[in-house]
Amino acid sequence: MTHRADTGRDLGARRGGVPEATVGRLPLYHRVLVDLAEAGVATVSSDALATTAGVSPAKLRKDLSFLGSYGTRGVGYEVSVLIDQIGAELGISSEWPVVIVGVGHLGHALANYGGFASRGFRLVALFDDDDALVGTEVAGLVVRPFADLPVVARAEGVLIGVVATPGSAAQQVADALVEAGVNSILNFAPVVLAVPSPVDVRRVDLASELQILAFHQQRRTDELQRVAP
Amino acid sequence: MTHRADTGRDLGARRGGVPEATVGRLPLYHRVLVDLAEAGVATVSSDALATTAGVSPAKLRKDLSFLGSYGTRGVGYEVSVLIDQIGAELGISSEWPVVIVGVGHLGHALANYGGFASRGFRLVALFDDDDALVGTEVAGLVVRPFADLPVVARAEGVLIGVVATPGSAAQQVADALVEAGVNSILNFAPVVLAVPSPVDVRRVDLASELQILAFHQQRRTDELQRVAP
DNA sequence: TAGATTGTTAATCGATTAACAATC
DNA sequence: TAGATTGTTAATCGATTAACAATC
Repeated sequence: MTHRADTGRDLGARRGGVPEATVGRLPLYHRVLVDLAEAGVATVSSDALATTAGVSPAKLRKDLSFLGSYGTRGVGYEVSVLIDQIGAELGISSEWPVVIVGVGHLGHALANYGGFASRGFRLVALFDDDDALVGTEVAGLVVRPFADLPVVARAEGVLIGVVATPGSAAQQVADALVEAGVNSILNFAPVVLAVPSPVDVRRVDLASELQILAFHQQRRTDELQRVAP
Repeated sequence: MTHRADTGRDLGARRGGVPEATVGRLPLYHRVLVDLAEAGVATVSSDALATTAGVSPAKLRKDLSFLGSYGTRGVGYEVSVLIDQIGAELGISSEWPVVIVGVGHLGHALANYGGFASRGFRLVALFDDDDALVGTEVAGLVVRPFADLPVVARAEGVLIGVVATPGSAAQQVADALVEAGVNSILNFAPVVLAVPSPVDVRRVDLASELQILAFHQQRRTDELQRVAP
């Protein structure tokens, strides 16, 4: 799958070499570190940071080691340094233009999410085909008809799109996003999107999350019943 | 693997034996299968099902094998049988009472999510401390003051709660949920919750999802630049 | 029987963990 | 120096994949 070329591209291989599981946790570390910085904490040990983030200290140190050696033995990590390094790895310095399609309650909630700018994103447009919504202002942006998507996406160079429509509309929205050059899709609609090969979709589904929680809850309840019936 | 074993111990062990990665994908399979059933499909091969769900056929068959042998060699799986078996594994037959705390746009969107009943959940109460919201009806439920949580949670036996408040309120909401006997928390607030040891928290964070997408997008863009500059 | 597809095995790959030497 | 904590190693554990015998 991933090619580990031991030829020439060592830096690329090193960066590309950050494991997927680690990538998935970097935003979490970043968030916790920013909170610490805002609380006035300047230095933190792997133990303290790990506890706050809810991971083991060994895992945290391993994860951070893929970015380089930014700690001081016997002391810990400088919070601001870690924030910068993780931010750099995640590309927070750049500013990704993002569009949201679907301005129901969910789209509204996402648009009003405050953290876009500080995390490397710029919300450039909201689309919906409901006449009652088009033209209204949400989160400082005027809602546009969905038909405007291609022009806006091309003009702004949008590569990341969020689908917040009902499930029934999601696939055709995804098709249009792909057609408009969007390569990464965050899908909140409860359907599995079919997209061509280079396009990356992440799915966030309330029901799935609840079902996973319920599965574990069931296990724990069973466990208790068996131990103390 | 063997069928449902004979001793209570063994049943527990068998259930406990479904790997975490598989548990995470069962809701996805369930969703796809229900869609197939609604489209009138009666039988499906691992190849077809895997393609629709976006996983490899080998992985799908391995996942299903942890539940038992419910396919027919040379033929495939009966859609209805798989739906039942996965549903049973996920505990969809039972009906988990769920509460949502925070009835802003996000809470609104979650409350109006239609799939609760069909997936083994029953939304029993919505809480918010905004005077403009308390007493109003959302998704067929009257929004209650947050102070009512303990009584309602205990009365209904609520073990699963959803946090859809701003980050600033999330920790104290979580504390109250735990205090009220809630053991599983789905957290949409952009903070890392601290909870005592038996409590399970799943965090859904827009920024994290976008950052992971952006990381991969960056990689692919770099890749293209290197190949065709 | 011939073709198709499952269920399972064994190999590989990737992630986690514990432990500790390096070093502040 | 003594105590603390990182960065890294090696062992373990879990997940994925390819392949194919079993069998419909």
